Amino acid sequence: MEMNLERELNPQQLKAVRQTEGPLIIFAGAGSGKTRVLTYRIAYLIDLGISPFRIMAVTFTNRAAAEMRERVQQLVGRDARDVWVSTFHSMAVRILRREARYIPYDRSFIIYDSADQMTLMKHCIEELRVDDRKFRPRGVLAEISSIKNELVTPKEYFELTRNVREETIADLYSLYQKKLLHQNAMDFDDLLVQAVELFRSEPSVLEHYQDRFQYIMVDEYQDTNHAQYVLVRQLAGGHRNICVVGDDDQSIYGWRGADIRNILTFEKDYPEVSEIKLEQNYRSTQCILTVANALISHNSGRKPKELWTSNGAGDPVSCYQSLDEKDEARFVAAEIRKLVNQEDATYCNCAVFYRTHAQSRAIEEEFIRSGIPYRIYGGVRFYERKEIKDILAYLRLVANPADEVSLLRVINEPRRGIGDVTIARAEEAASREGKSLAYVLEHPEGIPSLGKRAIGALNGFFQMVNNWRKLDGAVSVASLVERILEETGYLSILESEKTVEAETRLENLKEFLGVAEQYDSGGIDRSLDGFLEELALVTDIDNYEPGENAVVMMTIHGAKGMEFPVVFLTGLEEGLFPHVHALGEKDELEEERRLCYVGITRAQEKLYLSWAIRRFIYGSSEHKEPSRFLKEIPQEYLCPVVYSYGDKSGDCTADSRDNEKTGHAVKESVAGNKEAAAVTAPAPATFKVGDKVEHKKFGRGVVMETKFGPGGDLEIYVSFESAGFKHLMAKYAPLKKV
DNA sequence: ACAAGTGTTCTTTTT
DNA sequence: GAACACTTGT
Repeated sequence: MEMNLERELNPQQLKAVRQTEGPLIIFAGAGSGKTRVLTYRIAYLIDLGISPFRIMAVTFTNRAAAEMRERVQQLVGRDARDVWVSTFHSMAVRILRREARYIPYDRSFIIYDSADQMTLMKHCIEELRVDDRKFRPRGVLAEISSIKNELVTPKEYFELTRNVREETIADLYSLYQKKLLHQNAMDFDDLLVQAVELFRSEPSVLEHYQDRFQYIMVDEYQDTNHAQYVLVRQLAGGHRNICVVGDDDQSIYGWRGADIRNILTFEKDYPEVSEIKLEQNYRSTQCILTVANALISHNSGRKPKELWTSNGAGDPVSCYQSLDEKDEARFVAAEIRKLVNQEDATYCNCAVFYRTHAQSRAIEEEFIRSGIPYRIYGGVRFYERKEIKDILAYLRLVANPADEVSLLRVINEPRRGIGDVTIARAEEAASREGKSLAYVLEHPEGIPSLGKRAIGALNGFFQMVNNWRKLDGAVSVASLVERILEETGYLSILESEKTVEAETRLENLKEFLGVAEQYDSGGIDRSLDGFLEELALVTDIDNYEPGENAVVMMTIHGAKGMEFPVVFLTGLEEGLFPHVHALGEKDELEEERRLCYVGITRAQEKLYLSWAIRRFIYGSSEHKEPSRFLKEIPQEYLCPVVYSYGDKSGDCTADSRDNEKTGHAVKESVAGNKEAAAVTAPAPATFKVGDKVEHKKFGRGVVMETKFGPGGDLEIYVSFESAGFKHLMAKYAPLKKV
């Protein structure tokens, strides 16, 4: 392996790579080459002769893990496969399955997502006859989650309760855990809690892992919660070669239990720690960094540091005051078009960030109107769609007969005559006889006062399910999916509906089938359990495809760890960003400020900040004040933008004026805008139904449908051989006829 | 048992 | 505004 470390790294980075022994904390400012350091460090260790088996790197997101794995592989080749690079959660799952004999759950435990948790908690609230107005599933789950993140068991929590409310929470917590265990299911928090508990109760198991992992690295350390912190401390307890990388200014998951003190007090836990600061930024222009530094300096209790760059000043940061969210969207769209047409930007160079998903709508509508290709990440997620959750529930029920949440979800979906009354009677019988609900339902003859129809329906249902269970292992996951969809009538019911909604659902199911096929072809041991596990830990943001030529839209949380040449940070208004919820608390306000800082520091070359005087939100139009974050940035660093309409087709352009201290600019109209006139779209290729086409990324496919969209542009629906069904804009898609 | 209609509530971020 | 829960009618 040839690595010229001196040439590839700056002195601080080099030091961080070479300091392999003992605890090390790296304060890595945004864009300071943190991933570079981590990957080179792993490569360097392997180069020193350390076995890749003995190196572990932990990240927060699958995306970060995948990126790191890939980059390590580029450096060291196939040795990279033996390094444990994973998220906290997948690492925990891996250990828990391997050591399942020591934990109270069966090896094949399943992972409940937030919707499953919600369902389960509703059952708990019902069962305990708790006032469901005072105790909403959402809130209760949030409280329980933070209790769990503090590694407090139901029993311990009960000792700590100081009022009736907390006692009720304790009861619910206890019941909730009991039900989870009963159904052989863990929620996300349990994965961490159980791993810690395993290591506490089985010192020999812990010793094994401590011994094995000679070098441990943790990314985004500022986002660790207490459970994760303890887990890391346990694992690193042997060799103490623990390297954590983080930036206290980028801690944005406090609401999820992340404890910023973990990074600030690392020195206390490891007195022999070395500390390295990475302050040189390789990502952004100085103008962008100046704004970022100015903003974040308003936070207290941070490690003092200041980012700098040798990238040059760059363009000033623009600030646009819009009339409302539609105007803001038009501005963003117009500016993107200008950049794409006049400068060498591409759509995928541009990203639009917002505080809440709800804000994406206005921007999306404008993008559709003006034919700008875009892709929204997060929001209503693929795996949270009803039809996807349904088929997943079927699969989970096949894999795990004890999974009551899944059972209840699909037992009458599609409708087969097993209604609430039947379920209620079964529940009654189950608790009376001390049997599980699943068992009672499968043997309905024992339930008193149940009609013949219901018994028949139940028997039919379980016959189907048991049939699939026999197939499990014998056939591929994809064909199991197909059979379930057909035999339940799920497909035919959707097909007969003939509504747009049903269409979309069918498309989604087709896409899901594609996911299953992809899994099936992925190698050996393609079990259903493995498939479900893979899906349990993915999120849509993980599916970010950098190659796709579309503007990226996402929340700022989703943008962490990414970078884009052009960034629009929208909705900078009091009550929205910072969010109302954070206005009172100082800590929360500082977290919002860090969030804003994260957004700003994603930008490489151009940064636009925007806000709206009025915004349509929660069903009504509200007057808004500019965000305090805008005011905290010295006005001379911001360049107000004047935005002028061209003709009504939406062609327009934005002008930046140098540092006019006029506050925010006023919209003005310019007739016969030259720039706008110069902007003409390339002659759109024509496609018709049945055309065979080839897409740069998706490969070969057939045009299934064509139509003209609201902007008058040709939109086509293509069914690709491998990539499935896609909706494309003929104008922009890298598509040609074959 | 189910569909349609009515009322109600709550609006953040996600492994 | 929209998702959700609850009620009523068939």
